[in-house]
Amino acid sequence: MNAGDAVERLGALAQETRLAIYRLLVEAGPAGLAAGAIAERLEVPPSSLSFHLAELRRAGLISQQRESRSLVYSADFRAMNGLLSYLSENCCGGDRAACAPVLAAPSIRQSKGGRHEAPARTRRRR
Amino acid sequence: MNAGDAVERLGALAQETRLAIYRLLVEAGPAGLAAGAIAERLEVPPSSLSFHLAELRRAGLISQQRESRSLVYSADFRAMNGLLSYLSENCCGGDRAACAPVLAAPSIRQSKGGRHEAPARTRRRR
DNA sequence: GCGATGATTCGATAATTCTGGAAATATCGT
DNA sequence: ACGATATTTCCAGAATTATCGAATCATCGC
Repeated sequence: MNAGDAVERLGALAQETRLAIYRLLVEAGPAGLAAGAIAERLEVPPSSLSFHLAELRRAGLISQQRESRSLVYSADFRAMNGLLSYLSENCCGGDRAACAPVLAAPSIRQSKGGRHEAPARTRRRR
Repeated sequence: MNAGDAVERLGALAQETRLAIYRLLVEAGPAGLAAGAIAERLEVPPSSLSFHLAELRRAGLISQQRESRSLVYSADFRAMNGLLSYLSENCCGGDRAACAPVLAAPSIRQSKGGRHEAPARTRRRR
């Protein structure tokens, strides 16, 4: 992974609606979720949702697959892991001892957490 | 960690110069790096560098500490780990079996990788 | 082929973010 | 207190990004 790709992926996730979409897809797992299902859960207008899905796709974070009339989206876990690795690459100059506290906290963790919230809708910034 | 914080952190990293700064600080480890040292390595004009450092700090990804005339910055590994956890939270609905391929790739990895490149300077977008 | 359903593209508008020079601030050594 | 060094703040211009209605495209069932 190079810096450019990483920036693109981070940028794709750095938006409330898109992060919610992505997390929904991470939760859904390999089976994925149809655009309609996402729209319903997140209450995002179709054109906006489409815009954000395209953005996530452009970044390579999710993939699309037609299923009859529906377009089913699913998280690309490879891409995410690549990003996570990139972020911690060469951590502490490779000095494992200095890095102890960092490595202590596992990055992939199953949470028992609650439902997803829809991102605050039609909220204007600032 | 909540969605808002995650978006802020991701947004802070979703910029070429800032990502380069952050990676430099990750590599530097707890000792950190002075603003001047960062500027020199990345060849970013002082005012721009300051802007980006402030952004990373606002997001809680790095911390600042005065050391005589220098301001020394260092990565906050707690914040990063929190973010990583958030991103993979409730992965595959908590079904470990479905998640096998995801968990297979460790997220924190020591790379033997080469030097950091400075972000393409004064490059205008599009 | 038609109407209905599911979703994307287009386009205009509005808001945010990045950039870097010049001026201001902080600290040090003398 | 002064000059030098290290960095930040202020500012305005330039570029990017988000929003969502209306129009369009794709697929299905009949």
